[in-house]
Amino acid sequence: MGPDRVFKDAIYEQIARIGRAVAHPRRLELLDLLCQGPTTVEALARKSAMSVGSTSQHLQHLKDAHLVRVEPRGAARIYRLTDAATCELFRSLRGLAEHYYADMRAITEAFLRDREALETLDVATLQQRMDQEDVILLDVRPVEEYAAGHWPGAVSFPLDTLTDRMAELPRDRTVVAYCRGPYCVLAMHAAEVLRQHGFRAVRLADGVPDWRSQGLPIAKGGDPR
Amino acid sequence: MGPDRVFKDAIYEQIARIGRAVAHPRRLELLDLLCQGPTTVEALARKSAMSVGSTSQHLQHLKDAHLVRVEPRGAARIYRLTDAATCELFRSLRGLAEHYYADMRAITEAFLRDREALETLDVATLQQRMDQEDVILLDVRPVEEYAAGHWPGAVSFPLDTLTDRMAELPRDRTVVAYCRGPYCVLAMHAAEVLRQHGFRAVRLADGVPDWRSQGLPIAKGGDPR
DNA sequence: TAGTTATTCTATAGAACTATGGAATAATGG
DNA sequence: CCATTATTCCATAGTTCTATAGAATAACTA
Repeated sequence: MGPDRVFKDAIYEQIARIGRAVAHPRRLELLDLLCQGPTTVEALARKSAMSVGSTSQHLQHLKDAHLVRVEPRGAARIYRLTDAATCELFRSLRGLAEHYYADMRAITEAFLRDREALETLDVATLQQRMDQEDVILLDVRPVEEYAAGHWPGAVSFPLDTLTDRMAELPRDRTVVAYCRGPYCVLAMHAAEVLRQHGFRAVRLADGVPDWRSQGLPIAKGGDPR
Repeated sequence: MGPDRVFKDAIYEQIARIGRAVAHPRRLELLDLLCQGPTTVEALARKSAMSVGSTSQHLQHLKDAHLVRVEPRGAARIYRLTDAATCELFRSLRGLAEHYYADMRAITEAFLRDREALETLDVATLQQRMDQEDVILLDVRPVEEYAAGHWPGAVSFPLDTLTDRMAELPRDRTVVAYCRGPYCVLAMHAAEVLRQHGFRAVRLADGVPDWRSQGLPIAKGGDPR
């Protein structure tokens, strides 16, 4: 094998490191979750319904490929994406899948149809209606994800507190719920439950990583209320 | 397993189809070659030093992932990238590898150092010097890649004809050679050989896909001479 | 210091992927 | 219609990857 081939093999092997890292659905799910902000192995395992061991192992793969980095915080370790490029990689792969595979649309539409929650808002319409004050925007992700970054003006309203706190919500305005992004089920379920209780509720398909990618402003920190 | 998980698994599985397609160095090499233009299995096998069977099999993977499409031309089949997004995917992964892995740079520099061909031109400098007419630009890829798209004004000068046609080249101008892109060895070897014969020769790191991605004009068809 | 918690490491079995060579297929040319 | 050319299909053996459960580690806490 000549030096040319050794060189080419070495180069393509480097590129393939990234490919292998994103070749497994569970690791893609972890990247998706990490786009929402830094977090622990335990939280990732819980949110992705994986065992802690398996989650840790997948995170090692991602770390070996330099897609995530880790730093200790007390006894725990905080995992985070290496930089914005990692989140863009995930978004770009997701976009390509939407572009190439009709299945992506079909799967989502079937899921939404089952929950009578097909109505989905886009960001432009939302901004317009936010200005008119006839909507209230709920961030239905867990609080720590809200704290790591949220739509300015959105109220933290985690899905698992929705039933208890429903009395807080106005019945004369449209309730818009968002979560992690177009394939996250939290906002879909929130809209479904709210509709069943007589609210005007829709979900917003995009999430913080999408807005960040578009250069829109993102608020950080706790719920101001 | 609830319907949420079924849904999530289905979505991430779709995205992972792309990941798996780009998880193997040989398939990345095929994508790189296909960025130069449509071609046959046999040509891809030759250029990548793979067996035809193995090449065909990898192309099936890429086709299953919708990254390439195929159409018959006589007895042969012409493979091509599905669309520009596929080439951008490859370029984006290559860019991330450059971004994340110092090895990429180290590997390339070591290879170039061995051939005393470290000097590399960028596109801006090239355009400037092209205007001043003190350079001649050679496209050292195989003719069919030149025909599929080349820098306007570049002369088709395939590497394997270089020694025979060297007399055609001017000794009072700088000879700039380009090929498929930053990790293609053709231009490196061309510059090396030309220097050994006393020419002022440098390589241009970028290639047609890079210029196309930047929106620069690309000429098509045969060599006008 | 001992116990607790969070995480990684290790071993293993099973699944998925890859390379190879030869047979099968399909279109073309004489 | 046969031979040729180009490619895919198939079976196989070898390799790599994944999930799992339990042991090991390392940092806090009482």
